[in-house]
Amino acid sequence: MLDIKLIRSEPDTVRKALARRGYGGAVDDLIATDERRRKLISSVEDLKAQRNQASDAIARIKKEKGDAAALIARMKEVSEEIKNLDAELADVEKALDAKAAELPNLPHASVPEGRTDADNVEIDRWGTPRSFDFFPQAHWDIATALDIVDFERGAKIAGSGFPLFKKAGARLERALISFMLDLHTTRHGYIEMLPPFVTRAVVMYDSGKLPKFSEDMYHVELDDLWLNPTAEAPVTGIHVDEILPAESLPVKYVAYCASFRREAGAAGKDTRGLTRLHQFDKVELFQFTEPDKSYDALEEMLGHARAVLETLELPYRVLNCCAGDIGQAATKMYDLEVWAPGVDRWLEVSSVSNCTDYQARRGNIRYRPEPQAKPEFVHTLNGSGIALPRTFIAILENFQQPDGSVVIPDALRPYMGGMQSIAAG
RNA sequence: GGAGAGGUGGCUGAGUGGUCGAAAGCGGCGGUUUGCUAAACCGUUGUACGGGUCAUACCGUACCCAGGGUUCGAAUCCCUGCCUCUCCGCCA
Repeated sequence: MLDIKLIRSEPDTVRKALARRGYGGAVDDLIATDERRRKLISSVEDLKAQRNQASDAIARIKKEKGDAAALIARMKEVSEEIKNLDAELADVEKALDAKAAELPNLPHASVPEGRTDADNVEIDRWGTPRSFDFFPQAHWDIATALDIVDFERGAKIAGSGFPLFKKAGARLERALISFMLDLHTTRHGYIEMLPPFVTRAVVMYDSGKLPKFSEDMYHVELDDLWLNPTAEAPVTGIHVDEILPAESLPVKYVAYCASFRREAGAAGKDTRGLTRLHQFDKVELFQFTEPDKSYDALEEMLGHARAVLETLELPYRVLNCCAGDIGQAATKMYDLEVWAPGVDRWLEVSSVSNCTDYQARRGNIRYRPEPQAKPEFVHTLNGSGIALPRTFIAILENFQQPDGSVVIPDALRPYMGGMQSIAAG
């Protein structure tokens, strides 16, 4: 949520920034609605002041056993009018909220121009993609041959997009989760969280997932709960409506959570293998920071996500995402893409975003800069640290051997019971 | 799933239709006293929105879980929802 006061006082700045994301036109409409809202507030509050005065008068008259019938009759009409104006005001505010909720955050000056992910700018590369003296296989072939992922039976259980991990595959998935959590808690100073896998609608709204992405999430109608599309949603909710002690900032959480996505807009895309799933595992980084520290925290968090790939010895690149591609709540976003030689593609395994006060305003998450000072909104940041299935893919494809086996990266071996490679049989 | 209790300011806790934004206590802040600390005493102490101001001041409105309703007037009465707690049942 953007600050309506900012939109009102600096419409040109906001318009220009939003135009970079294709929302520039909405500003004037919003300002006009806000204008109407304030006029209505003014008139309805005048009437309420009248009513309050009259109420006192009536009480006094009755106390002195006087006759207040005439005044009561008059106030009946005033109350009727207040009711009508209140209803009108509620409509206008609803419209204003709906319009404001649609608006994304304002892109930072360092965000490149562009409309789609094709316009994202590569800013760094790490590692050298391995050269193969045999034809590298795609992960679905490797995994099927090793019998560590069963796509058909997963589909039998829950449909396509829900793979069944087996044996060393299941263990590898579990090992990756533990490895990442340990890395971030012991080396990067995060506190571990394991949130509910479902989140209430209000919290989804606070985190910016609703109303915009309702089609992309699974909804449990009977209980009005949403399956998390990312741990970002429940973790944002942890401190909703709280005032955090200034000395506690930055608050840094790392959370494992299964992530569920309907991928409604991606039908037919990446249908093979593990690249695009309806359910996947993810370890998520999250920070609540003071406003003036959030961009430093963004760089730091990017480093934390990179450390996962570097420790696993997986080549990757870093993209500075363009204005059209950054998340709804973000002002700036980096993507990490791991190299997958089997499918011959870069695969996105992490997005690291600074959401500044956008989520904090919706969720009313604040801190007190000084002991007696007014509470201010914190800044929130989130970053995948990192998404699992594509890391799983990268391990299979980068460490595959001519005999079909897969060497396990050193860092994971302790989590695999010392296993050095996954071989068939 | 069954039965019951309850949600009031930073906290504890009064308040069942008319100066109630809300008693009292605790905590916080300012002060008096004090060699210092403590104690005591006095004062003060919520948030949001709108108006107003260079900015304060100030004025108005709303907020006693949320949303509706009754009424001239609701923390207080009615309905719905959410949440918490206790007991029983079931269950990993």
